Amino acid sequence: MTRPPTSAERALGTLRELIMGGELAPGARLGEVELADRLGVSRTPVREALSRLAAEGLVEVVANRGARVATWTVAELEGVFDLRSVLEPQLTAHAVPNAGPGDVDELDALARRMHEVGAPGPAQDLDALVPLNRAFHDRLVTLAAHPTLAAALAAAIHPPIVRRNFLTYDEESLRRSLAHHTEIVAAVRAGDPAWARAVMTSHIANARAVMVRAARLQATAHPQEETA
Amino acid sequence: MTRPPTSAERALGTLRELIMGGELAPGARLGEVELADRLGVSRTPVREALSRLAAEGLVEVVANRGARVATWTVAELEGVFDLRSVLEPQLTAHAVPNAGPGDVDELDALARRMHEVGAPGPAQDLDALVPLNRAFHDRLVTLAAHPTLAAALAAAIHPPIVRRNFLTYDEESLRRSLAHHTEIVAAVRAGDPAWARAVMTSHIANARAVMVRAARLQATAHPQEETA
DNA sequence: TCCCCGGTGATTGCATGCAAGTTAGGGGTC
DNA sequence: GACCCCTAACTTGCATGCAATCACCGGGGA
Repeated sequence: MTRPPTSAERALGTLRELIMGGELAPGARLGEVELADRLGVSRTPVREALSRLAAEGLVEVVANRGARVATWTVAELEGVFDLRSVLEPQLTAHAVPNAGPGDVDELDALARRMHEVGAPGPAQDLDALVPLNRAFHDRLVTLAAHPTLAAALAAAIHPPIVRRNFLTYDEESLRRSLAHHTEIVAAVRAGDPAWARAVMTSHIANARAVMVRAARLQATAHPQEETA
Repeated sequence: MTRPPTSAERALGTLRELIMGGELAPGARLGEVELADRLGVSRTPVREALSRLAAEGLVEVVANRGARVATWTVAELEGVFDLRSVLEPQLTAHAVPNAGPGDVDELDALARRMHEVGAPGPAQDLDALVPLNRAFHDRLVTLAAHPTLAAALAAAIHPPIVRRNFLTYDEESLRRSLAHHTEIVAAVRAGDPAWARAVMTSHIANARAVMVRAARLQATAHPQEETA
């Protein structure tokens, strides 16, 4: 019997989705009464949700001045990728010995589908890549069976960065990214943790280059954007 | 002008210290009214503090059944050291190029004082090692100037593990640990990030072995301890 | 004797009310 | 005309009250 979620939990989840989904832009003000009305609850569970989101780093609270959706600088973005570049290769290496034939097949299927929808041409569908990519990485994290590392990684990715991502990939970087997935499958199939770790390191480095470039462009295009 | 801390912040800090300091043992029940009375505030800031501590992993809340101080298994303890063993060497490597001569001298002084109070004999004072060790590691983290990695590390160490630690070191491991500090200073002075990273990796591995052994002993000695 | 069930006390979850702090705007002064 | 101060509306922070849920415990039945 599943436990009915409390109002605070629903508020937490809803706010997380609103922020991660981009409906609440970075810097947007988060008034307690406004959110309470919007979610149909009182201010108490909203306060609790905001407090926890602040602990997660998704929102920033400035005592007596309310909460805003967290903003991030290019330096912070690079910091997040530094963290991913140590955690995710390690998790991948942990995953290798735990992957059975069925797991390898599933990863392989995901990688192939990503090639299908990601290949340039009329069938290209970049939006479909996002859930596939997430499924691929989540599968590896699950296989690693390492809750502590997984939690640290989840906390790192929280800053809503990976959200609208594949749109910013240039063609060469995208091709590289897809090839990385395929190569990771090969490394896992070969049972070689060091190989898998190395490919994942490259994978993150590639993503880092793409995201940092995009963030720099956006920073110069819209300096000091303040979404009220 | 320093901002006077809010009641919720004080509750958060006090509870953190009580838990990290061991005055609230793992598994201890945390009643809202009891804590509110103890801290001289109402239940609202206590709830907020508990919620944030839960997000940090220091306490566990079971819907409608209140909060308890988080407990950890040996496997989770090992997981935390896995995380430290990727994060802290990386941070140390980052710190090396940022360390000026003054920083090296301070690290050196800390390492020397740890040798003084840690050497076996009548002058040995293991309790004095804890703050010195903390100061040493904190100095390196600060020098790394990498908030994201530092935050991830802080979140990892939270489980109150490092608390009463040096008492569990056997003589050989303690000697190794002190030697590591000295060698890290040498590596930083030499400006060699790879060296510093390698020593820190050994340092964490040594600590991991000590803590895991101690935890295993304690687990067999007091299985299922429930401090009410 | 053991198991199941209903009552009771305590605890959590949430809503609301009040006070302190903050921000915005207008009037006064230089 | 520019600057400063002061007032007012709004927002946050906290306390308190009430309903829902849960753990504990004694009694009845198998």
